[in-house]
Amino acid sequence: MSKKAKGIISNQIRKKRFEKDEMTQQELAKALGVTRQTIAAIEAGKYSPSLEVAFCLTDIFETSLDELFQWQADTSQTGEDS
Amino acid sequence: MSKKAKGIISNQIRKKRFEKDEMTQQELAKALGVTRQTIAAIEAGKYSPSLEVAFCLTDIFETSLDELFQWQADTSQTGEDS
DNA sequence: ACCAAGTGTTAAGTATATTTGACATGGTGT
DNA sequence: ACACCATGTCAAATATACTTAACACTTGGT
Repeated sequence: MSKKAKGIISNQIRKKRFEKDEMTQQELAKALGVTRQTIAAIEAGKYSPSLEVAFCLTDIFETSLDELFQWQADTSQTGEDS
Repeated sequence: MSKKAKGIISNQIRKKRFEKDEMTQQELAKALGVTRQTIAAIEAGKYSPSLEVAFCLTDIFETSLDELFQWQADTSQTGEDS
């Protein structure tokens, strides 16, 4: 119950992938040095990537971390505080 | 040999911590919801944080990911390519 | 000399990210 | 109908981030 829940991270990867030459998950995965499943999972929001992978993505899409990832800070203070 | 080595990530956490009211590792850790050892390890460059922790940091220091973390892309193509 | 606070560091455990291998689905071309 | 490609998804294994608990060192205060 009420895990850590700091916030929600979303990303523009799928979007960027289409903008960038209709790139396929497979191709992106190869360019990144990860597997296709990893891309799929990240796009699906199952988990968010490591900083390393995140940075590689900015390299490929020629963008910035702050443009590629969005952070929705958590406001629901369910648990205990200070 | 020649692991994955995409690049090197450095950060301004320690710097920001002093700028921000001489904040201690302990305090930062608490504000972040992680342990003191985690802060120490990240500052020492033993590993880089998850995107979640990274975003929390930008929240606390009122800065951006791109200002807090630096990415030195790897140029030494030791292994095989395409 | 002592104590407390801040930091470095290490070992063993849990949690999460990522891999490998597999199977299912929808689309497109033959 | 069949093959091919892109994607969704799942289970089991490995890698990395993070925790808990402990000990060492330095600095400042008494």
